[in-house]
Amino acid sequence: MTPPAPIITTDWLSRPAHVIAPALIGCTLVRQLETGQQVRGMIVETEAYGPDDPACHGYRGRTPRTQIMFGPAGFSYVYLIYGMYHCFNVVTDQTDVASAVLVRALEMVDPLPEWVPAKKRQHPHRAAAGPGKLCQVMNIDRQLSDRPLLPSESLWLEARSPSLQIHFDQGDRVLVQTTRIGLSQAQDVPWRWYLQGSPAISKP
DNA sequence: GGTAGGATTACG
DNA sequence: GTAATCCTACCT
Repeated sequence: MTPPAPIITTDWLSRPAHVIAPALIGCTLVRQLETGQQVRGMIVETEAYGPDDPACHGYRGRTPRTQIMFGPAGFSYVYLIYGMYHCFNVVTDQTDVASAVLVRALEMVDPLPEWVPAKKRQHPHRAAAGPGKLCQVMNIDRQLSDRPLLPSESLWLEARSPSLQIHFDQGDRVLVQTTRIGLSQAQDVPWRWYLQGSPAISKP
């Protein structure tokens, strides 16, 4: 019997995004369905966005959308991009510090939920390879934005298994640090992390 | 009130 | 390479 993984708390997330982003690799995102079923995926790719970061939505100050990033750690920040996809972020750091981690890819562990189209089921390990695809698989949209990441909200994070060894240079899985994807500003900031060799990496 | 551009994706 | 599609932020 393996003990249940601890739920990740606000305290743990109240550190800078560039610290949390690599620490979330190997952790699990869990979605509770009304049927009682749970959809789980291991986080394998993240990006950090912080204050003084021109690529961060909160960089130009508070707006109705970005104020979530200034709020306390442990809340969800979900936004619509290109009119058709959602991106899921975990708010990090102290209150009043604009900061979040974008979760870019999951390795799905359980059977995929029934709303995933048959075409995507053909490659289950790629079903959540990308921030938009991840939100489709987990049924995340803006209704789930600005909510605490807790089981009571049907969406939460669980800690990495102690048996999973992730290191920058060695171990079961190698952690790679590189630059972020799709930006027009701060393209050289190396705040993207991913698990080397994961089939779910959105852009290897 | 108008509009440029976007932390994306799938298809050709 | 490029279309799809709509919200946000910023301008007048």
